[in-house]
Amino acid sequence: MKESIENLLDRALDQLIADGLIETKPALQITRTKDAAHGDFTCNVAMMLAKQAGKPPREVAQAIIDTLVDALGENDAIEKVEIAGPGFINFFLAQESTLNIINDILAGGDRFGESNAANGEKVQIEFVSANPTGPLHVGHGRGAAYGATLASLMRAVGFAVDCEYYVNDAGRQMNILGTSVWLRYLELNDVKFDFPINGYKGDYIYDIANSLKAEHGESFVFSAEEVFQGISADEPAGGDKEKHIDGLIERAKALLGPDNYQIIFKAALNSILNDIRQDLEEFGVHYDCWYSEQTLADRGLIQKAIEQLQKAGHIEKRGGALWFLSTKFGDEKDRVVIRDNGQATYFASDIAYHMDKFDRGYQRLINIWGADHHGYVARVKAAIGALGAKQEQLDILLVQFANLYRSGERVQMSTRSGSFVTLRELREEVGNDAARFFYVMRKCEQHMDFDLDLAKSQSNDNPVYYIQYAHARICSVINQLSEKELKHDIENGAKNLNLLTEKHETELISKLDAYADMLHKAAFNAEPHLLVHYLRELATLLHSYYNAHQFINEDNNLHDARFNLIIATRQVLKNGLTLLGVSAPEKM
RNA sequence: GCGCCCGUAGUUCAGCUGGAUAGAAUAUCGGUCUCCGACACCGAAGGUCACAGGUUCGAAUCCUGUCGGGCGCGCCA
Repeated sequence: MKESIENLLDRALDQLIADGLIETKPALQITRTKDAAHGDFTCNVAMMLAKQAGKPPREVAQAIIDTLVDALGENDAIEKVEIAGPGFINFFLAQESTLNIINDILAGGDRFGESNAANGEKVQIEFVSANPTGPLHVGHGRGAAYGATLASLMRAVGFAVDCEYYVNDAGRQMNILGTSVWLRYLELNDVKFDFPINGYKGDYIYDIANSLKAEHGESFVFSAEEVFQGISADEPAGGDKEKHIDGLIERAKALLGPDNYQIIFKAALNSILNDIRQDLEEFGVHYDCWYSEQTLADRGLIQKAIEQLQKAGHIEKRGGALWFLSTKFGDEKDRVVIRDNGQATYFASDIAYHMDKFDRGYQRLINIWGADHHGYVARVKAAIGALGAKQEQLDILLVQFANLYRSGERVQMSTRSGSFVTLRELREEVGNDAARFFYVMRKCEQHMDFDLDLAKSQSNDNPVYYIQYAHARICSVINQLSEKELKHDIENGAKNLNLLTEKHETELISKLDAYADMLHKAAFNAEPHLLVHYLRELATLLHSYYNAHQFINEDNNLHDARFNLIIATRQVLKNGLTLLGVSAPEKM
């Protein structure tokens, strides 16, 4: 519909140019009206042209409409066109043309709303990618819900989306994890010492240590003297906690030997990674690929990436280190990729990782990061620019942290003290549906307050229940049919849609008609919250309609038409909830 | 100090590629169940769009500055 209005106006503007009234055409903006009194669609082009035409906007609008008269006569879908306000051109659609959406929805079923607007363009979305050093917490949850929902939305408009989790299974943090597990294992074997201040202290570390003990007995036991002799003091003893833990890592490797160290390291990694996978799977977040950072080094890709940058002249040696000249690509300072001790930096891995994404055939990348990583945006974009890609091929979306509130009080969290709320705890407390819904309720760059009491309340305050109830309510009405031994004839309903003339009905139909446009916008702008708001509005219209009119009606034609309408509404509610990863229950 | 994000009703948030009277939920107040699920509906009230300039037919929206909040500025990951 929007397209045909656009065509009409485009032809009208051509005519105005031919008449010499204007010289150039601005980009047409045709939008749905907010107020039904303004018709169905509106265009502001007359106001945009007022200046170059040298006439008041309303006169320009009149000139446009005058050239449209013939075309409008032939167009059955548009009932009338009006000039309103400062110079808006408002289009009022004929009832019949919007009624058809009901048939479209019933025919489309679960796939209604989908399109191929993106023509199957291949996209990779990388999200969560939390270090496998502990369970996911509620901060990761927002990225998970947002990424998974964005993937669904983009698939719905025709992108070929792959979801990926980058596993940081290399580097110092992982060694600290492995060493922490080993130390806890020693404790379980009655070795006495002070646990390092910088080690991982969560209960899950004990769990891993316990299974290690069960499987390997005392094979990894050493005395406290062997472990701590010559290690620089920890912070409470007046030393440097970083040096202390690094010393312990080296000691672990030396005492255990590479094979046994790997056994412990892998046990820790696999245990936590499996936990993360299971957690996300239960949350309805699915990945196509779990990409290991370690394999980048193993396959020589870090080397390859740096060589490629070197060949292109973007690497410089300063002191003993290799620097990537990222300032040439918009970064605020150059960055080290190989330290003077020969070790590659984390950033070097990141460069290789993104190079490999392009090598795997993705032309468009989306990274979803926590907002605390915004300082890395410029350098990663610089890197892909230096590798010969366009910076626009990578979108980095930043998700703000969510603050939890319980009983009106902010839930204090800190990783250091280990007092963070895990995603699993959140899911158990409020349920997957509410968690998925609440996380995407707000724009991602907006700080959000997550009200736990509201999320788990089964009341009218809770928007999840409000929408789900609209769906269940329609199911319930349909059940009434068989209980009352009544029927619904879809064919007859389709023939009698023109009986749906109540205000509640036209508003509902108009909202259904807006679904596909909304989906398109939500997907292309990466704004799942638009779908949340849409579903709430749709549910409101349904509830109002329900309270104002009886669907089961003595007039069979009206009865059938109304059932076509509410079944279509149920379908759209279900499709939308499904995209959000929220269930559409038939009873609650 | 520099950089990024944010500031809209008592509260939580939409609206931001400039458009009509700034919307919704919640809280508050008042109504609606002999009727398909009241987990709902109807109504009232609630605003210096942080502040000050600027751009123009028109600014919550764009620009500049100020104030306030969050985050980031390692040869860490």
